[in-house]
Amino acid sequence: MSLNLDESLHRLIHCYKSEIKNAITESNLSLHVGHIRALKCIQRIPNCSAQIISKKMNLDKSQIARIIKELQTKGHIEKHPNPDNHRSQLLVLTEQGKQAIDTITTLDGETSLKMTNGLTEQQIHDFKHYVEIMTKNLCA
Amino acid sequence: MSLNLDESLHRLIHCYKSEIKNAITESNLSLHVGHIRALKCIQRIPNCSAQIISKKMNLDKSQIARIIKELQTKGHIEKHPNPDNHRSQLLVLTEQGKQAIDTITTLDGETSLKMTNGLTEQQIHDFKHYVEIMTKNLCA
DNA sequence: TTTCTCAGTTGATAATGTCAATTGAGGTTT
DNA sequence: AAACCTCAATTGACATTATCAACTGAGAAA
Repeated sequence: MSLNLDESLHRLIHCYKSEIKNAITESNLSLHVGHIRALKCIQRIPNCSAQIISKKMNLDKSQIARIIKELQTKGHIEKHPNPDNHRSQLLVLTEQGKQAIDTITTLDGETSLKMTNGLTEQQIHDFKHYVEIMTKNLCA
Repeated sequence: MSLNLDESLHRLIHCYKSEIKNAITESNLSLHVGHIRALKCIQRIPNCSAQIISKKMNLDKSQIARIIKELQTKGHIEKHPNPDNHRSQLLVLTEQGKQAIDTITTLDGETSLKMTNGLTEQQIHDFKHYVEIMTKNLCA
């Protein structure tokens, strides 16, 4: 039986958040976990928009709107008009944003490495696969 | 590489929380995810105290104190003196609390079942094992 | 022109997480 | 006994994250 599976997950996420948060603050990047997640999304997805982030992160669009506004204020991203959709805005990283992402990627890599210590590539791969299956099962 | 592993986890937890939350509200139990986690802790651990929950859930003791107060106000638990430690309080489920836990266990089981659909017992077991390794790696 | 559409925005509020200071009953020291 | 110490629990203040509903407004459709 999958006893306490959920509780284990809660704890893992909690630890991961703390870890990332500490790493970020130590690098003098005044960003939250939410900002980080959004930035990574923007970096990863070409022609990214608020709506896309919202779907990718399973978060309410209002929260995304606020995160984006903050990232824009901080000078990490810019909003460009989308030629294909007048209502949508393309989110683009500024130079500063790219630098931030670089720092984040490094920190994130260290954290991931620390987190997955003792697991083989295959096990990590499987793990990720299981996570995806479970997510699909819930948010179909 | 463990790319986006963290993002997948965030999404999974988010979906899981929504699922449980919906299930709980539909059962007219006005409890939050935090309440649920604490109740399950109290049920699972004999002679449970606030401090123990705090450690098990990796949450700040202040948050636990508030959750416990709410559970007590709602009549789900009682605080009994701990004969072994005058400062600590044993948390005990009331009859009402036991009923709530029963309901929760059912809902939780359904959610877990839905979530792990398509995975074998072995895979679920492995998954949980990986989660534990990663948690230990981070919160050593 | 008027109406409609819909990505994004804003407001209000709830839930969760964090840090620091305080409480207070019982043990320890002098 | 009085002053001091310990430490689980509590409280206060605040930051972060999440949710829901109402609103905007520029262009498409009628």
